[in-house]
Amino acid sequence: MSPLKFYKCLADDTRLKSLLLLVSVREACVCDLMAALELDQPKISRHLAELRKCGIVTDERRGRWVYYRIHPDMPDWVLTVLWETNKANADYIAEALFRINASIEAANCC
Amino acid sequence: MSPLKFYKCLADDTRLKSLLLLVSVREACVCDLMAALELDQPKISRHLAELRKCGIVTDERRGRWVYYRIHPDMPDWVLTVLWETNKANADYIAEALFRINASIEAANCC
DNA sequence: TCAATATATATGAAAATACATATATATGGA
DNA sequence: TCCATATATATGTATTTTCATATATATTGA
Repeated sequence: MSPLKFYKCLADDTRLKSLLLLVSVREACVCDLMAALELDQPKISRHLAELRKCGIVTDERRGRWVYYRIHPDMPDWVLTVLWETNKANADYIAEALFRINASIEAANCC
Repeated sequence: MSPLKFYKCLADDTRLKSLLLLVSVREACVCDLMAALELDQPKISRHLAELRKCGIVTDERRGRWVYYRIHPDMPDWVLTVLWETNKANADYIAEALFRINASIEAANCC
């Protein structure tokens, strides 16, 4: 994972929040992220596709839902960066985290 | 320092390398960075100006040279991110680091 | 079982927006 | 004045967004 490629992935609000949410909740489907970030479906899907292409996340289809999580073999420095960012900027994803937990618990969609 | 703003600063080759070099060598003037990255002066200057506007670096004029360094009151998470990135990706700035050390030692310009 | 339909996600293409570069010019200090 | 650095403008290039549509799975009812 080249550092430049990695940071380009983080340099967008939707992608950064999605990644930090995945760090927090382990896995989420597209509809959870839509609910959390209050964005339309193609936008979420596009940004996740980019993260997938870069290898930062993996996807797994289960029925009609596709679940995303941080790719299991990211190097340590990447995990450290994500974790430190999350820890020090809890407010940045606070509301989104609240909403994604609601969405996951509700299990309306997934 | 908002995480999004920070990562937008890192999402460019010139800026990322400049920051990692500053982490490594403590301070450098524009001409050192020009030598290290083999780029023209306005390009270096413009990217440093952006980093300065974001608050990640400070500049200090000494005579006709302007020296840049990581801003002394960056929060810990920012320093950790830069440091971890540097540690894990030494190859990314290896040649540039070699050249900047030569430039600093030579003190041709500064 | 087999359409018909609904739901979740992905993608193509066009338009909008943001970013980076190049060149020229300006500034500030020795 | 010269040198190191900064900035303005124009232009090119990437990236993001939007809308429409495609695909894959699920469900319902004949």
